[in-house]
Amino acid sequence: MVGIKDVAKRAGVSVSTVSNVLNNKKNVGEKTRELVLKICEEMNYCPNPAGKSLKTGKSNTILFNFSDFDRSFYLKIINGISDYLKDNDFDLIICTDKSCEKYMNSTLTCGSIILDKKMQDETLIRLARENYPIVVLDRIVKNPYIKSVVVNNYEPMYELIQGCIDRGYRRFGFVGGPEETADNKERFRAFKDALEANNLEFQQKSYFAGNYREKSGYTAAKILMLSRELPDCLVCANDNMAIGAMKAFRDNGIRVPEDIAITGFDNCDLAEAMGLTTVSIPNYERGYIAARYLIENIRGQRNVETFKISAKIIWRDTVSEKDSY
Amino acid sequence: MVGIKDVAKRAGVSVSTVSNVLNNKKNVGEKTRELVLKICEEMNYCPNPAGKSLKTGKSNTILFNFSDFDRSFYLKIINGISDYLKDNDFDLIICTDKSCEKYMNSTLTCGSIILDKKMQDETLIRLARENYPIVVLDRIVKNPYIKSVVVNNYEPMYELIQGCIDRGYRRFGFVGGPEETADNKERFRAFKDALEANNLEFQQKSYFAGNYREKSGYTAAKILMLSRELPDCLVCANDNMAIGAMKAFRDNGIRVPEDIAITGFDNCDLAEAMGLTTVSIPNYERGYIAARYLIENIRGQRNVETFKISAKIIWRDTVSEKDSY
DNA sequence: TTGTAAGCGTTATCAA
DNA sequence: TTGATAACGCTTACAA
Repeated sequence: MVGIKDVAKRAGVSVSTVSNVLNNKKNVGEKTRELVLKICEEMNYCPNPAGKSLKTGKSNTILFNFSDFDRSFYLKIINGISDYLKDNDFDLIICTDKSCEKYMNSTLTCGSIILDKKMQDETLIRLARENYPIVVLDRIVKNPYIKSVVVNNYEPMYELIQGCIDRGYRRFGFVGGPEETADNKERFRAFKDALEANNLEFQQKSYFAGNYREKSGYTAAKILMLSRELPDCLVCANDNMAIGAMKAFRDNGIRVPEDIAITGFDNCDLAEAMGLTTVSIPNYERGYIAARYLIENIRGQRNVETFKISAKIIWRDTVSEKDSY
Repeated sequence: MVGIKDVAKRAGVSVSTVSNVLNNKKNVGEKTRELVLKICEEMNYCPNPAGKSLKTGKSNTILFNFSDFDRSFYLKIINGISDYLKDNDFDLIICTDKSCEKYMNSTLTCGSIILDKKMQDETLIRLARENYPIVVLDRIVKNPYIKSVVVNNYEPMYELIQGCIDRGYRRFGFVGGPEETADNKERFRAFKDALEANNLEFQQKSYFAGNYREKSGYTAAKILMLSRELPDCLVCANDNMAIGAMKAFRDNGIRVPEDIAITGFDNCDLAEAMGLTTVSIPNYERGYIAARYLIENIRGQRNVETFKISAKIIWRDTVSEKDSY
């Protein structure tokens, strides 16, 4: 590995001159600058970020942390983050692990975007600081250095359920995600509120606890089929589980939506192909906006008010007019 | 940010003692060890990797580099990599950008896995070195420090085409991916060879250059529909483009497979839902194996022979018996 | 315009 | 069993 010393030696100048050239300081002669740049090019010199960040206490690298590989729309979020950062000359590193803490707690990165339920609020609050803002995508955290950018789950879920009721559905089942996640809580709350507002009863036995993965939706549907009577409409806290449920019903000769309607949440690629009624979340924009707020906070334009991204319902084939049968 | 000095001061010991404790050296008394550990815990001390890697010239962090956010199976590859590394006490950072070079060229990482056509062979050859092995997933590079783990495209593509011919298809079209990628070249070569072996002619006008994205498949199909006669069977170099083509045909009242058969490559989630005949690549395993070889090379067990992952054909509804119409 | 030297947070060497 | 100190690659006063 070639270091700044090697470049300096070959160019016949001091290391500080090389450093000055590379950092665009103006206290260096034109000829020297050109020479140094030429040598850097020749030797493929690439400054070691370890030395740099250690000395300056700064960096222009953002960390993104996630860990759920089953949620394919995460790539879209990353895409949005990546595009914004590229346009603003920040670098991105992604960490899928607890190990990200060491990058957050050092000067190697200057801010983080978090989408990982394994990352605890308490840890975030400890790590966020002046000059190290954090944006969280999967919960709301109140802290002077933490901004939350979250999906507005309540309104579209409420509206979705109201829409189902308007179409004639009365007996509802719910397949939930991990109970501790803010998204799942909010989606379930909207679901219950909508039923209540319509004087419809919801029994706890119609709640199935899943984990946002397809398999758990499949299992929930299997269990459901063992019970005496199927609900009219099975509301799932995300698309993966809704798709799992659809497959279970299909495998057992139960027709959707004739025998049971199904709704999801996310509008993943598969939802479109399978005709699933769901709620569409603009994920690319979600990443882009998160990155934008993070950079603004890094630049001192402090703003940690919670930002809500609006989602919209997409009616497809898995819900229809109940009366029509 | 709390550093080793702060811990040392609070514990009333020297920094070297703290370092010795944290690195499990045995030259430290039991009582001191416990005290230091307790203080580290209390202060949430987390060693700065910059300082560490600068001093030791080592690290146990692997870098993964990719950049195509449209290929959702990349998450599965990452999942495989992540799982293997976790089991072997290595950390993972992911980079989507040219900036990864600075992490590869420093001591912050100790090896890389590459899946990014923007990364040039020449760069890889420069960066790979003794103690810095690289595994490439999207091409074959011959170098003492670079191992290629690639999908065996040729055999399944050849077999797929032969299968289509056996089912009665004769006039083929091909939608290719980026021309410079090894995958695309190999898939097209197998396609042509299979036709030739059956004395079937392939005209260059039936080749459509895409970019592995859905939209380019859609466009290719639109162009195709302008021509006098449609092929029997449209072979696409990946699923995304095949799905794009299916949508274009569907939007224009052309039936699949009655009017035209379609094949893809990848077996992405959507392929199953849409009934696309395709070639399934075990992506989780691909990542897992890549990580395994990388770690083995890092541990000195040098092995840079190209590893081929076998893929298998999945016949679904988009191809059927041509005779049956 | 250029060079010297200190220091960022670590670990390794060596002396106590 | 401990601690003082040099060194890793870099930037930044400050001196020349």
